[in-house]
Amino acid sequence: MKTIPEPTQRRLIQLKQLLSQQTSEKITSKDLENLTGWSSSLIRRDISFLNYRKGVSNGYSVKELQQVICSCFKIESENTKIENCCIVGLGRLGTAILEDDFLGQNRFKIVAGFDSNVNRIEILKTSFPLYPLSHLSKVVSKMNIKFAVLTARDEEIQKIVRELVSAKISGIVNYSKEVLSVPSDIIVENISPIIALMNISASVVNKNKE
Amino acid sequence: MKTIPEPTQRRLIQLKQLLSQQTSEKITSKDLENLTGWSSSLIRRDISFLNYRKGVSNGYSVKELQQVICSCFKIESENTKIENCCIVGLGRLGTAILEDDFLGQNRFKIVAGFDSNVNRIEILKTSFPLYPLSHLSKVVSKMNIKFAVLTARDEEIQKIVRELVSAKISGIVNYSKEVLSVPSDIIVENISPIIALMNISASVVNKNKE
DNA sequence: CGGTGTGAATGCTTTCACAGCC
DNA sequence: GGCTGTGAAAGCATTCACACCG
Repeated sequence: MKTIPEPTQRRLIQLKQLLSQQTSEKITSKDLENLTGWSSSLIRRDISFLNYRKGVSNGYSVKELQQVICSCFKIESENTKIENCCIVGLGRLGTAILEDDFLGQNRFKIVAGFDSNVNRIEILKTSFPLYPLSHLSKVVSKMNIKFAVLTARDEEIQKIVRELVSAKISGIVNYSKEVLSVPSDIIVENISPIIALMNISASVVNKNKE
Repeated sequence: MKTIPEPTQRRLIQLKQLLSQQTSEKITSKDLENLTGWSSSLIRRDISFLNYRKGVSNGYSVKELQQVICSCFKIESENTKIENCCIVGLGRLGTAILEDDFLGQNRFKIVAGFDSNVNRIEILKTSFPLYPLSHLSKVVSKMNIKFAVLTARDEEIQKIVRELVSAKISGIVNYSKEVLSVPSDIIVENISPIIALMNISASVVNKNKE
């Protein structure tokens, strides 16, 4: 099986999301161009990595294409095994994310929570167990947790990351603006709103230069 | 002034963040390679876009490099003008972001909040005015708000985006998993945790293929 | 026709490798 | 000697353009 370039991967996942918002049954690469701003030939090239090859002369079936993307990346289908996740930091942000039941019908399931504040882990009502931060690496190893969502305060981040690394985590979703130092086989997605704003603002500045 | 490639821009902003975490006075491209995983020559090339050119044979001054990056992209300095931002959606996520005083000493300042729930905007105590969602496009235009942080529920997103577009917003930070359709001059950063998890997971799958 | 799928060409980005500098 | 800055080469990603298909 051929390995898919990262930009393509990211677009396909967006595409999957976009398809789930669609009402029509069929869709063409030109339609998708209008919805995304990516060129239709780029979209066709991206889709060609999936070996779907049923689009000829009709456009794609919205439902099928969605499924093909999901199965290619093993995301969001009932027959794929659940992936254990944890959330680290149960302050306002952490609990907000929990309650906005942010993992809908995904294969990602939160199975543990951690916080340095022992009070919090006693008071909070959750459908999964909560532990003090000191148990982090032990519990992550034992429960076979693969992904961590980091919503702790900046001061705690680096210590937490060291623990996660030693527990052989596969990926980290980082809400903080701290830059994480991890070995190259651990994947980090930085989604700090400040960094996002800086990127947007920099793009605006950069565009008005030329 | 030369326009900077987007990948370079993103790395430089991360670098700036990373530099702020450093304690030493000087730093070499090789040090930065160890901290980031990016090759030292890539880092040198990135920095060369800044026309800094004071690093020869000594490595870079941590402080100076940080400043040069900031001024290049006009981020986070006192002498740059404040950029007006708003937050749309004041549920648990929206208010969590507010309280975690998430815009530290940046030039991004939240000057208005919006929610469809009129109760909420009456109860919440904030340092800036709150409005019902129906006032969105009017207030955004009038207050010259350039950036929006979108923390509303999925069902409301598309309507909100249409309003923001008509009010000529410059950029949107999107916490929802919905894909936004906007004209190409509006910049969107998607920071949905679900999408982030999918990207990580897909990368893991993709790597184990080969 | 109105669409896809894909070699070949183009355009970007990254790495190599080394001159130049302290 | 150690490190930067940068032409030139290599490696990727995107677009072009057209054969092919229903």
